[in-house]
Amino acid sequence: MATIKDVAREAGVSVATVSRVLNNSAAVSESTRAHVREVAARLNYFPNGAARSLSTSRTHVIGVLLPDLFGEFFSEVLRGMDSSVRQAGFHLLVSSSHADAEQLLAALHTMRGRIDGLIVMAPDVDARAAIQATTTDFPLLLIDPGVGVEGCNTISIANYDGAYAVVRHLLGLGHRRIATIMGPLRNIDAQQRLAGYRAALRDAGAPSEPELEIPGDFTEPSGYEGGSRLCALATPVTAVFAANDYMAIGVMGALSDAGIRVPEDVAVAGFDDIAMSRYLNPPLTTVRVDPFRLGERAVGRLLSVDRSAVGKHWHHEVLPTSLVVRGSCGSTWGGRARSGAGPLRGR
Amino acid sequence: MATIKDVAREAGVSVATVSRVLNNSAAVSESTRAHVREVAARLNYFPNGAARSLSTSRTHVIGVLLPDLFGEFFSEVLRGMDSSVRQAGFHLLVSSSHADAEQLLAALHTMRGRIDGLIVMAPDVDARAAIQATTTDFPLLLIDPGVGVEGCNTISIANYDGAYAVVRHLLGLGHRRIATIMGPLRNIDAQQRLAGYRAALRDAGAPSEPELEIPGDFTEPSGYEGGSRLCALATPVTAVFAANDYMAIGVMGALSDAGIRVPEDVAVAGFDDIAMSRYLNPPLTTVRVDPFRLGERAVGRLLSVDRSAVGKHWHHEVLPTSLVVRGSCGSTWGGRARSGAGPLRGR
DNA sequence: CCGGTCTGCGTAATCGTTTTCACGGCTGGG
DNA sequence: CCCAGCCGTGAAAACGATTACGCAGACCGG
Repeated sequence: MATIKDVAREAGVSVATVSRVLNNSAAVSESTRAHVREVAARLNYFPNGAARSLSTSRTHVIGVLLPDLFGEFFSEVLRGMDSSVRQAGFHLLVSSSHADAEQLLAALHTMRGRIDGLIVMAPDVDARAAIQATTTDFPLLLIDPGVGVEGCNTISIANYDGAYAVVRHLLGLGHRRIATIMGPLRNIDAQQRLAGYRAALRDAGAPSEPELEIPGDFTEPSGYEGGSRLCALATPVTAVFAANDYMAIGVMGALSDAGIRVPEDVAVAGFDDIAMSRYLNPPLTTVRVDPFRLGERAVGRLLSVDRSAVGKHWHHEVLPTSLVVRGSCGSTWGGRARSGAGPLRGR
Repeated sequence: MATIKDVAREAGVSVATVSRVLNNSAAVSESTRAHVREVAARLNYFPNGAARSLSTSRTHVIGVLLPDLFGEFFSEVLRGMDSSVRQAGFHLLVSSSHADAEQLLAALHTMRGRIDGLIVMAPDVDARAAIQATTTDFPLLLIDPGVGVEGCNTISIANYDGAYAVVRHLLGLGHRRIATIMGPLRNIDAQQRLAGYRAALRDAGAPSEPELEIPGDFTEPSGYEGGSRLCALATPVTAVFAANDYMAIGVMGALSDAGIRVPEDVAVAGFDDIAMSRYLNPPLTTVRVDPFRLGERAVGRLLSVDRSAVGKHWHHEVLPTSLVVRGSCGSTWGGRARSGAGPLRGR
């Protein structure tokens, strides 16, 4: 592989001149400029990224630490990041599936010297603290960190507002006895959605009861399980708010298997507006979050951080959610509902 | 940030010794070893990746060039890659959304000196040729390149076999007049699936007719459109094979809107076995491909390549597909079918 | 007691860039 | 005619690691 020295030798100039030409960094006569360009192209020369990084201490790469890659949510976040990042001529260095703080830190350390900034989506609070302490030399942005993160840029989802809105919608339709299938309680999104659910009920003067708050773990089977438990309740409910769409699908399956009709007998709502929600039967009322935008904004924010101001100024941004009313709650059920954010696509 | 020099100075040894301790590379007395470790930990020192790469010309990063990131297919491929890569202590440098050969090459060039190997999923044939020509200094693996790629490692999906199997299944159920909704014809998967469809019909003595081969582009709306065209056919069909699941969903929507029942009036089958296929009503008969495994194998293969043998030995691997029979083709329809590869999960 | 091997460690070259500094030659103003 | 200030260029010092080489001292057999 050709190096800058080969180009310099071949072109009869110094390496400094070659560097200047390739970076448009200083005055070089038009003739040598053209000549160097020609030689570089002929030798098929491209600068070595590692060497360049070492010299400039900039890498044009931003690191991404994710808890996992399951489901279309992360996929969309990543797509948003990639879209944003490539406009700026950057790349994404991705590492996921970090169970604990130790693994997270290990991944972070091997990224040392390879990234200009870091985006972390860590549900684990300890890990976040550790990262925040270690990473003083480049910008850091936390996605969806919950509350109480100071000295650090964050961006999160309006989980509370979204849950509040969808439950209020159910209340508005006349439902009084509304259950929820909760997410895993360690998860910050799950906590906030639960809080929104409770607040909406309280504000309507119909406070939640413990037996209406059914555990779940964001998977479809746990939704099915929760749905089955609902069917066994002494006093039946008329509506269910599942903390995410996958669980809502499970609930609808359980109700269907028990011969209970949706939405005639029980209304169902979810959270996330995943692609398949509008193709269900009936289509699912849910809360839309825009994971693409989340990724896009995260990168945009990170790239705009002044490197010298790391740790001095920070900003917490909240990405709004919006209520999407479809057939599963009974208010607009009229057959095939195709409203949604873009067509299903893949491959 | 502490460098190796700081550690050396603080520990009263040379940088060489520090390096040796941290890499376990040569004989160092137990006492200095312990001392250096202690100092490094105290200064919170971690080696700079760029410098290390420059010195060793190994980066512990592999590059991934993708055409796009839409849909769960790519997300799963990426998850498989990540899972495989982190076992080996590597990271993934991702870049996607490359429309043409020029963009692809540009991304590749900025990766120069940053990666130890490259995985490319490029539907564009020209781009592949260009990459293959440029990239002689590290291992390259092509995903799903179609045919005629010599001198290069590849891994692909048994599209032809899968399509053949699903169409033969429909034939076995007694269907004779079977339509297909094709994918975009530039796409190699689409071509191979079409070929499998045709071969199965031909071998059954019921050759395809042009009016049964309906254009599509792998999106759900194009499937709906295709389904509508099917309804308008003079001689109706009794079965449809959509070249992917998203289009099959569209077809089922169109049939439903036209008052045609699935599977009673028309059988429907798809390809890919995306997560939502088994939650449709009726659940979709389809062909399973395992994108996670694809990503996993791709990385595994790449990491096992002997760097000195690049361009000398190569191997083409084909990942098998399997037929998944569910309700939409009428043979096993009996309510909620939950068979599938793992639960729906996300967040 | 002497030459050889082994152990532990330091010196310095190296990887491929960028960038500072200095140095000629040329220009233009006084 | 002289000198200050460009302009184009090259030499060399970073950047932060790894590693070939060499050099002391310990140890051992003859």
